[in-house]
Amino acid sequence: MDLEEEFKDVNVEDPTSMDKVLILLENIQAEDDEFMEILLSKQNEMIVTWEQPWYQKSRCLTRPLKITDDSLPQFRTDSICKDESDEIHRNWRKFRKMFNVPNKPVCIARWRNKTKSKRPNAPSEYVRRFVIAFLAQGLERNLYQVYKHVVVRYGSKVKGNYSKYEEKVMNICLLHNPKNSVPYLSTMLGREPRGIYKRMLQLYQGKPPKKKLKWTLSLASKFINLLLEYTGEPLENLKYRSIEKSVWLKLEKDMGQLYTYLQYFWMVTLHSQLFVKYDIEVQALRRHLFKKIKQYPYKVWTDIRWKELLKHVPDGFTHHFLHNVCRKLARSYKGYLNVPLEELIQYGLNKPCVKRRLKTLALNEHNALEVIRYNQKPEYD
DNA sequence: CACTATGAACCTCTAGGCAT
DNA sequence: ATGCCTAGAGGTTCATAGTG
Repeated sequence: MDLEEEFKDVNVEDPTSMDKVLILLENIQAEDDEFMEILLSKQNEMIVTWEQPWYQKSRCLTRPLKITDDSLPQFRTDSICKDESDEIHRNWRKFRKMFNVPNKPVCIARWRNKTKSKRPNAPSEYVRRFVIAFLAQGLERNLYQVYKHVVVRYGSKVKGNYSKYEEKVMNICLLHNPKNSVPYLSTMLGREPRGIYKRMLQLYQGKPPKKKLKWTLSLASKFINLLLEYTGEPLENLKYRSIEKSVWLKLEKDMGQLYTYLQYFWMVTLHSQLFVKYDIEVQALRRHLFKKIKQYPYKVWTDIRWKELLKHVPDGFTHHFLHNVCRKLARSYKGYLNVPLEELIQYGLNKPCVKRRLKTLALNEHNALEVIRYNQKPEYD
């Protein structure tokens, strides 16, 4: 179904525009229902015949697993890496061949139990859980984690900026305001509900005007002084401290800039400039990080756990800074997210770079930021 | 009523992609 | 090719429904 074509001549204000949305939605739901019927017809064959770790025996698919006994074997808790995602996909192939079902994992991803019995052993819940348990085979993950991954991998394939047709459909929903519009839009557009929610809010409330910020010492001084005022903390206490959203909202107002952008500036740039008290050569730091990354079992870029790497650098850095400084270099390599990490690291280590120092800052007696040079160099192991 | 399940919404960190 | 901003992805919390 081509959304762009479907909605080309539709006018948002037209009273029938919502009908068009609902028809599309019904078509999708019919497809999902049909798929579910096929699964239900095979319920009798769906018996767990393989060894399951305790954390895959849970009866709850859509809630995080509560850990009641620490002595039991652990499951992984970091994000699902590429190898695991591939494993899930292999399991899906095995499943659809074994049970002879259409190759439509998206139907599993989209299925929500809105109207049927929520009893865990009600037929539709039973088969849904069985499919996910099947996909979880061989992984050190619980069913909730695998379910979430399936929802994202197969259910929301569309990424990137919203097209005007997508926005048109969102505006139609805003105008007619049907119940559960966000999840329905997510189904129709093949996007994450969280993204839709955010975008709808912006369409409704409007974005704060985007003005170009040129970060200067005086602007950063203004920012840091406001941050000190609103948190009521001395500067040293702000190191690695999580800052309440209410504070960010006040800053957004005073700085006239979206708070998420201010957060970005704080976490990626200013924090490290304020709290790292060494003479840092950026290129040396990057080389050190690449060598450390090599020692981890990461296979691709997205497997890297940046917080983990904080252990190997001087105090004061944020993992956002480390991620940013490494990505700057890595992204110029074609397909950097998916190529074998070894290859990417080799590229990173060999690529010549301009020598730059981390600009370090301190607050002077007039509460203004000034550049300060530290003499001590870090010792990388 | 308590318990356990649900979908929806909210918070935090990483990646996509436009502008330069 | 790089800087900048924001969309996407993962974790967590909220409000509510079915069951015994």
